Amino acid sequence: MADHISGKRLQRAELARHTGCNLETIRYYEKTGMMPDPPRTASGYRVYDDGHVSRLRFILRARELGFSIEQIRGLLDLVDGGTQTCAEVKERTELHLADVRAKIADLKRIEKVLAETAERCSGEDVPECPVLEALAS
Amino acid sequence: MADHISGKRLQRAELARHTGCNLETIRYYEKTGMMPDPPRTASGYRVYDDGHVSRLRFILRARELGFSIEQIRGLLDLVDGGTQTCAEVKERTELHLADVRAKIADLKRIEKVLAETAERCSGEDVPECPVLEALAS
DNA sequence: CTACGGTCTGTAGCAACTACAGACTCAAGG
DNA sequence: CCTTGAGTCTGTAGTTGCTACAGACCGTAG
Repeated sequence: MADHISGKRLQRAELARHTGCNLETIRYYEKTGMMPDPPRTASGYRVYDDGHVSRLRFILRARELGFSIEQIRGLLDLVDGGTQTCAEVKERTELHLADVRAKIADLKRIEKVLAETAERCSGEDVPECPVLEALAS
Repeated sequence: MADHISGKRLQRAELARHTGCNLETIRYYEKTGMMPDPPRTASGYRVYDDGHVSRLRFILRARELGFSIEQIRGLLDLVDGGTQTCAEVKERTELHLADVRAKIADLKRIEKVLAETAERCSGEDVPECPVLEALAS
């Protein structure tokens, strides 16, 4: 009955399945302090609950959005402290957004050079190649 | 006089300065076989020449264009074998171009989510925040 | 009761560098 | 001739974000 109060208890592999996270990655997140150390059974098995599921999902979403571990740790600290304000979170998000935009700009520059150079290739069975020339120049 | 035949001899720090490459990175490229082991002086100092400068520049350009070490190694193998054809190089370039475009697409998706979510933030001194909600949802 | 899966720990590996520590060498100044 | 300071040598450890073992344990179904 007590089980019903705070929902289902999960083992590590179950948590992994629920979240799509790799098994070992969970342990890694615990080691690095992003996930709390879960309670254990008498024999040492980790026991997870809904809280862990939520937190892991939070982390995975943030990773999907390209936040670094350090950045996520920062967000989690805010949340854990209960002291976060929308302004703070927005600021961090916009900083990260600027990073992402810079990366996009970089990649676009790269794309342009690659596309233009490949375009000039004859694509024939000859050793001369504009790509190699561009790299060697 | 003999020096004039094959140009200036450089020490490691000079090669680094000439190419803008980090000092230690040169050693790393040698260890991984992308740069040839250079000849040494009697006391073991590396001695570089124009050939090393060119090759290192090639590697650095390729890295700037986002080719991985493995991909660069592949290009260098082609060149070293003297068996490369424009067709082969073009094909590899286009494969890499596809990678780059996929990364751009990923980042744009991320950018969109971040921008839209941050846009909805009040930016005020309140704990409720659309970004956190998006991550927790 | 045994077999098979799950879990536990610590550790090593990946990319692509970067940064030491501790020993050596080399050229210039006194 | 000797010292001093800068350069070089080697091997190794750190970085980020995981992933993948090995070898020992645990838990349950047949």
